[in-house]
Amino acid sequence: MTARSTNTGEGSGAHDPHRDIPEATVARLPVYLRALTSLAERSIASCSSEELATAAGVNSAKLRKDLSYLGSYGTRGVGYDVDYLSYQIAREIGVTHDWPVIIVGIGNLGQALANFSGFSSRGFRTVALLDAATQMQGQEVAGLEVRPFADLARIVAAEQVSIGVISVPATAAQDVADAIVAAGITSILNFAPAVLSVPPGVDVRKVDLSIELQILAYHESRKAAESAEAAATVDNGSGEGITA
Amino acid sequence: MTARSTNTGEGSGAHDPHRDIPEATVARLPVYLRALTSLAERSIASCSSEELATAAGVNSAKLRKDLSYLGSYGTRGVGYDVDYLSYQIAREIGVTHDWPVIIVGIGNLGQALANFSGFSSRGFRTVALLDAATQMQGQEVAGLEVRPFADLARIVAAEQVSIGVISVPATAAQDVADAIVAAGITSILNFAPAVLSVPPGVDVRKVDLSIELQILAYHESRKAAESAEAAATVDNGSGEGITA
DNA sequence: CGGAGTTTGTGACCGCGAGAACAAACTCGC
DNA sequence: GCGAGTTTGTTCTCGCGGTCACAAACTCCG
Repeated sequence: MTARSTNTGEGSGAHDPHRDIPEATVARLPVYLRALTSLAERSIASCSSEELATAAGVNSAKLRKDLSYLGSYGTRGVGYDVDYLSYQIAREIGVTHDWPVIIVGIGNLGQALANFSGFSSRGFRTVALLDAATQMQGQEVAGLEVRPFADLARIVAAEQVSIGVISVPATAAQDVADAIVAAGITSILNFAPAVLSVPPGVDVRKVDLSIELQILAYHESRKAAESAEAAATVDNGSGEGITA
Repeated sequence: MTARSTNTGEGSGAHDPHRDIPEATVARLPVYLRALTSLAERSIASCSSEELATAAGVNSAKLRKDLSYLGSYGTRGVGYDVDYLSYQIAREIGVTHDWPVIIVGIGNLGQALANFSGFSSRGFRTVALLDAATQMQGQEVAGLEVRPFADLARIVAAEQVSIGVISVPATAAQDVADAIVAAGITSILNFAPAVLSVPPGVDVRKVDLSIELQILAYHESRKAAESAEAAATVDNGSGEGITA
């Protein structure tokens, strides 16, 4: 908004320093970052867009276009410097510093999330586990003590938490969402199979395991129907004399 | 293919019996199904597209368009019959019968998935848990004994399993994928942060927890930058908005 | 120093999907 | 039976996103 023409200060070679990155591109940047990390671990210092694209499982043209939104961080005729590009992507995403995260709902899934190493290794630090059930409180999970839900506001304020993970049953999800938004959370990762309504300015991303399976089931059904139909078509020639 | 005009037998009013449903619609059908189930539990027998749309968290026009791909299952001036529509969607997705599922990798996440009630309640039946680690084998998780990886082919064949869940570390994911595809699995839900390459005809859906968090982090960064900018514009002279 | 080869960055095009608006069809009341 | 009101199903339009293709720019080698 509000076309500020005063972009003189920023010395980087970016287009207009981080403005207007398409949502689809944002969703792929972490994939690129992971692919780059994997290359770096194999001591590969530089790579072409083609190599990086196959490592990330996307089209090379798409990758180049995505990266061009961040700026011109490649060298024509050469490729991309792995470390430099990694840093630029990390900076754009905002994972150069750690993000404190709270997890609400320490059931099976919540415990698995708390123990999940992929969170902490990617710039996310779980600062608190909360659960309403008194028998969970005080127990230690993944090196953290489970706290009562009443501590929510204090923890969020003290640790400057802006990201919360909801892994409670669907019936409690909306109440939890309301509470953590009131406490100051502005981004929610929701594992509960429920539609959350939140005030504007709060982002919600939903991960729904059973929906993913149902989508797979749909495609499986079609595969089965298709192969059955193909079989019928083949049979049709040998068994039946007349085609409609 | 092969325009079979003999759709006389089927009494339903579907367009052309299940052909060409857009992928975006397929991804929303499970959401509608869940919303309908929720309505049914509250003994609501019929609903308008507007009501169902808000329950599912989508636009009502989009919902009507989505449902129109399945056929004309509503009544103009009245709305949709909850039970009837539920059945039609379930039939389209293919969850009128149960799907056997195997879970490979019984770590923290795998155990949480095995215990997840949302799977079994939505037409999915976990028939086997597999793990390569010998110390896991024989242990009981969610009422199922953890089996060695060598049993894979026999179980898949015996139970006619076509859907597999991968919850192993990233380094092992591709090997596991190759193995379960070889055993006959044609749909994979992958929780490992790795790009899987599978032969054509095999569907893969990926759920990546740390990517979801990184997407949230990106938006948080922008929010922070934006509010800092707004503060700078308003204050402009008073002082500092945020400490670096 | 110049040409050949290579790789990035971007412009053009196309198709899917979202949303608004409207016609078709059903119910209710008289 | 018929008009008014309501709700579905569909058409139209617009914008985002994916892909192709090519110009710009860099390196290497003679």
